Amino acid sequence: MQQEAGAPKQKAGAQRRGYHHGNLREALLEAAEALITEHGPDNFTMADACRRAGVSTAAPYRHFEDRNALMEAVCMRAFDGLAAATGGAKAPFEEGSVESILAGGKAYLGFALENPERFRLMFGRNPDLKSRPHVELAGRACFQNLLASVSAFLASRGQSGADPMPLALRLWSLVHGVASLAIDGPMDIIAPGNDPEAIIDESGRAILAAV
Amino acid sequence: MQQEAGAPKQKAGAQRRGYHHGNLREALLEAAEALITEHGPDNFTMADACRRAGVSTAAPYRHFEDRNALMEAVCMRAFDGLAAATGGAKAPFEEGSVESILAGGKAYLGFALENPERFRLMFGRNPDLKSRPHVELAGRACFQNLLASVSAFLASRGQSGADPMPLALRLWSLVHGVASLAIDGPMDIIAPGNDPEAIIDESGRAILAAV
DNA sequence: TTCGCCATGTTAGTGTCGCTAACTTGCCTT
DNA sequence: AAGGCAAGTTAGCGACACTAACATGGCGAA
Repeated sequence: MQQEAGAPKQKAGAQRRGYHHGNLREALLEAAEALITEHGPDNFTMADACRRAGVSTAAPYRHFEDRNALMEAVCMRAFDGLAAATGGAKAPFEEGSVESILAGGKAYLGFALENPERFRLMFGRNPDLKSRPHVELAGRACFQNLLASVSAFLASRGQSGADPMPLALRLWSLVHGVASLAIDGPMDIIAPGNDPEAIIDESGRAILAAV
Repeated sequence: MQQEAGAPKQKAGAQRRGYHHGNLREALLEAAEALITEHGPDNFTMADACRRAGVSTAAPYRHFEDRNALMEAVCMRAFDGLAAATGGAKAPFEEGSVESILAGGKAYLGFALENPERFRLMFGRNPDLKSRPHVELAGRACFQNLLASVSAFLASRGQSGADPMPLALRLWSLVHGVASLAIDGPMDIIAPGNDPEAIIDESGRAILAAV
C-alpha cells in the first residue's frame, strides 16, 4: 500500500548524505507519529514534520500528495497496532470465551489510553480520511476480529447460525465509549480515580449474559 | 447618513446600520454555530464567521479574546441543549425507572445524531477548551442529571445509600459509545442499516438488570 | 446643545501554514 | 562518461489567527 513513485534508492537505515535525504518517506512518518503523539492530530503541521526531518517544507510533497495522505499512512499504521493489540490479548484464552472477548475489549481500551492521539486520529471525524478506501478497509479488518469472537461465543451458546453483528455492535459501543470518555477527559473530570477496565468487565459480562 | 427612527444602540435583532454593527457578539455566535454545523469545529475559521456577519476580520476580537473563547461560548450553549434534551426526555417517566433512564440515553443519542458537529465540539479533545472552568462546569451539570436518575433507580431497588457513580459511568459509557460510533461513521460503514437506539435499549437493560 | 469619551468598528501588517512552480543536485542506468 | 529523472531546493501565493493604530459615532455630562 505504498509506492508513490518508481525508482529504488537507498532503502533502509539511510542517513542524510548530502543533497538528498535518502529515506525521507519513513522519516516523515516517524516525525508525524511523534508529533501527533505529542500535540494531537489537529495541531500537527507539515512544517513541524519537515523541521524534525531536517528538510525544506516542500520536500514532503514528493512522497505524499498532501497533509491528509500523510495522515492516512499514520492512521493505517495505527489500525495495524490496534489489531495487533486486541488480537494478541485474546490469544491466551479460548476463542469465543467470555474472557477472551473481555480481554480484547480491555486491550482496545489499553491502546486508546497508551495512544490517545492515535486513537483520535483513527476515530475522529475527518471526512476526507474516512472516505479513503485504505483506511476504511483497515477499520473493517479490525472489526472482523471482534465479529469472529462473537460468532464463536454464540456458537458456544448453541446459536451457531445467529448473526453476530448485533451483539458485536453492543460490545464495541461499550468499549469504544469507555475508551472515548477515558481519553477525552470527561471521565477523569467527573469521576477521578475510577477504573475504566472495571466498567468494561462488569458491563461486558452483563451484555454477554443477556444473550 | 441613513437611519430611520432613532433607535439607539439596538440590542436585539439588530441589523447593520452604519459603522457599528450593533449586535456583533450574538451575530458571531450564530454564525459560528451555523458554520460549525456545516463544516465541523475543526474547519471553522474566524474569517468565515466575519464574512457571514459582514464585518472585518479584526472585529471579533472586541468580543472574544480569541478563537477558542468563541468556541467556548458555542460549546456551553451546546451543553445547555444537551441537558435540555435529556432532561425533557426523562420527564414523562417516573424518576429512577428503567424507562426514564433509557429515554435519557436515547435523547443523548438523538442530540448527537442531530448535532454531530456540536457533539464533537463538546467531547472532542481540545485541551484548551476542556480546561476552561465554564465548560467543565457545564459538562458536570449535564452529568448530574444522570447521577440523580441512577440514585433514584438504586433506591427503588432497595439500595438507597449506594454510590450511584459506578452504575452511572457504565450507562454513560454505553450511550456515549453508541453516539460516538454513530456520528463518527464507523457504525454506518461496518453495519449499515443498524439501529443505534436498539443497542442502547438492549445493552442498557442488561446493565441495569445486573445490579 | 455641544463636546468629548470610549466602545466598537476599520485598515494594515506580521508570522505561520498548506501547497505549487521552477530550479538544482546527484544516483543509477546505459 | 553521459544524462535522465527522482528527490531535493528556494521563492512565492493565498488563507488564517491575531495585533496595532486609526476612525466612527452613540451617549452622558457640562
